[in-house]
Amino acid sequence: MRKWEDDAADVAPGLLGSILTSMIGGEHTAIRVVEVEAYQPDDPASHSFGGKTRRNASMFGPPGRLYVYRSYGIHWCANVVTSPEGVGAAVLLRAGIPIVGIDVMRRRRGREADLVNGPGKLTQALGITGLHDGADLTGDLLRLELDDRPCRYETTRRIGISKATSTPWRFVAVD
DNA sequence: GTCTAGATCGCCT
DNA sequence: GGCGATCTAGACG
Repeated sequence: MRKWEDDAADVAPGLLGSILTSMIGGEHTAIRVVEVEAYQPDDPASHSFGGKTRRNASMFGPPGRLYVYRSYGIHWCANVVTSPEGVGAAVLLRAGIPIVGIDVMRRRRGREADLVNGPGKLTQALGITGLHDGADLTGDLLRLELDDRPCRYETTRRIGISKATSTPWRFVAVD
């Protein structure tokens, strides 16, 4: 098991290829993570920039937990907290490949395709909502299994933000 | 108390 | 490829 406490930009590529399992609602679903973005404490695009608040509290550790927030009033976005307590760093889970419970994901998503190819879609397919903010990722409800084998990936600029757009902290797995 | 921007998605042309 | 939907935290008065 890799350490959580490292730099988010350092940990992020290590999350590629890992398996995220959800037992939310008593239904078993799992995906392979193929796209992530790192957000750092000193990063203007990060929610933790400017200090701890009620919304981003779970982003300030302890590590190995989930930070969930609502985006554009409609979608949920899930992050893996990577920082020790008191520090705000996390890795946004942007996309994955369905592994287990594809029929469940289709039902939750209300469509056949495009099940987990975006942050909001990922949370919907796995049943993740604001209720799971702060959830332990080594627990029974949610579990993130890291893949020991190194994964080939590309590094690009982040998407959908208006600040620090040139920082190359988006990581996409390549086959 | 009121205002505003936002780490997006899905439908429309 | 463009645009409207829809809600919450944070900033300001």
